[in-house]
Amino acid sequence: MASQTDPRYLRSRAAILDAARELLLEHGPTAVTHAQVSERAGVGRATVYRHWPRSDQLLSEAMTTVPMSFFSTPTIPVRDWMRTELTKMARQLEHDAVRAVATTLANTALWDTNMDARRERFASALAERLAAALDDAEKRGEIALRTDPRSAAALAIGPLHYRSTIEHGAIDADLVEAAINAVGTWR
Amino acid sequence: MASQTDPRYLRSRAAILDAARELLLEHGPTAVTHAQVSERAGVGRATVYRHWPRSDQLLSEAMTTVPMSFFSTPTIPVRDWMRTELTKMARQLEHDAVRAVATTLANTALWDTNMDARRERFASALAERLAAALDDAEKRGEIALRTDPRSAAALAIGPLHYRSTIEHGAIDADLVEAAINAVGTWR
DNA sequence: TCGACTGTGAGTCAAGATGTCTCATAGAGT
DNA sequence: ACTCTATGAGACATCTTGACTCACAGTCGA
Repeated sequence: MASQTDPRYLRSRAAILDAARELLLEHGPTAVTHAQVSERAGVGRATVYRHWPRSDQLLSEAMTTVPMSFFSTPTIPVRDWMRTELTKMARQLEHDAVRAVATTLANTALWDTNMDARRERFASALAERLAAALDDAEKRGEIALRTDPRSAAALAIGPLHYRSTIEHGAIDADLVEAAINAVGTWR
Repeated sequence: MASQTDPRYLRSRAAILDAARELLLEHGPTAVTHAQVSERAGVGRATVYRHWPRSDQLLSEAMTTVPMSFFSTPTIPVRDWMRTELTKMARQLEHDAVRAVATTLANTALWDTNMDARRERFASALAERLAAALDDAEKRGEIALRTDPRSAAALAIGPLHYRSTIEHGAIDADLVEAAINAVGTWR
């Protein structure tokens, strides 16, 4: 229906997504309503309805505008790569916006199939990339894995996630190092 | 105002809390409204307002009716005690209600100071009990800790929490064993 | 520059949710 | 039997929600 290259359309869309992300960050997912978003975005309330008829879709899409670090393609030695990537993830988890997205995703996924699919994609991507890297490292004799490589994500990312979302504490280098050592014995 | 021993008062209170907990479990925290709770509990809408003027207080209190396992007093050897306690926690995390409470707590704590205080108490209790047990185990030479003992909770519970709330997967004995080994080197 | 097109803002409207209040009633304690 | 009080039903004003209309202005092709 809409020419999605129209500058007016794109302007409204961006303003709405920005406002929705800010509201999520500042007041939580329940604050992402058509009325509040339209007021903060400086657009008409009807415009928000035209772009996103349901507010949960808007929330879902606003969450994707927050940058979350996935794992990049592994380098050798894998241990150094893991340290780099987990440190990157630790820095991300220090941002309130990332914590807000992470906890909102985990929570809403329990009742919203759309969010659950997003959670599943995210979890699978992390688990697979880490498993592939560690599989390779084990073949090259760099590490003796302690478990199924598909458990490495839980063992390595779990501690950072817990420290950030449950303990609300800083992730120091020691914790990252311990998380690296948790997946197996490095040579 | 109210005689808090009046059977009518206690009956209403219990029915409301039960209904609120069920709604949280089945449809998430946003479903815990005065209207929906009163209907499910079979009490008048005004009665819910009388007991809990604000719905977030009701949600908060309903969450406490879900049993969540803390760590019991440690036994020796600490390694066996940890295995028992983490397995107990893993079984708890398989229940939808526990997952719902855990993720709702982490999420709402970011914007609700009342929930944040509850999160802090929970996290501190777990971290302190585990740290005390491991401190003792290290003094007795049962383990060489890999990090500050206050990081043990993140290293041991983090993987279970991540597996349950992010990966939505089962926590098998291997993962529990790996989590135990993550905190240090056992003798 | 002109004209057709279309996304937008402001506003209206009905339906539903929300919070407060009143009052008759029935359950509880004496 | 008598008093007290928590309750259910309902009334009520207010706010929210979702859908709709319409004049207007920004955009783009001619």
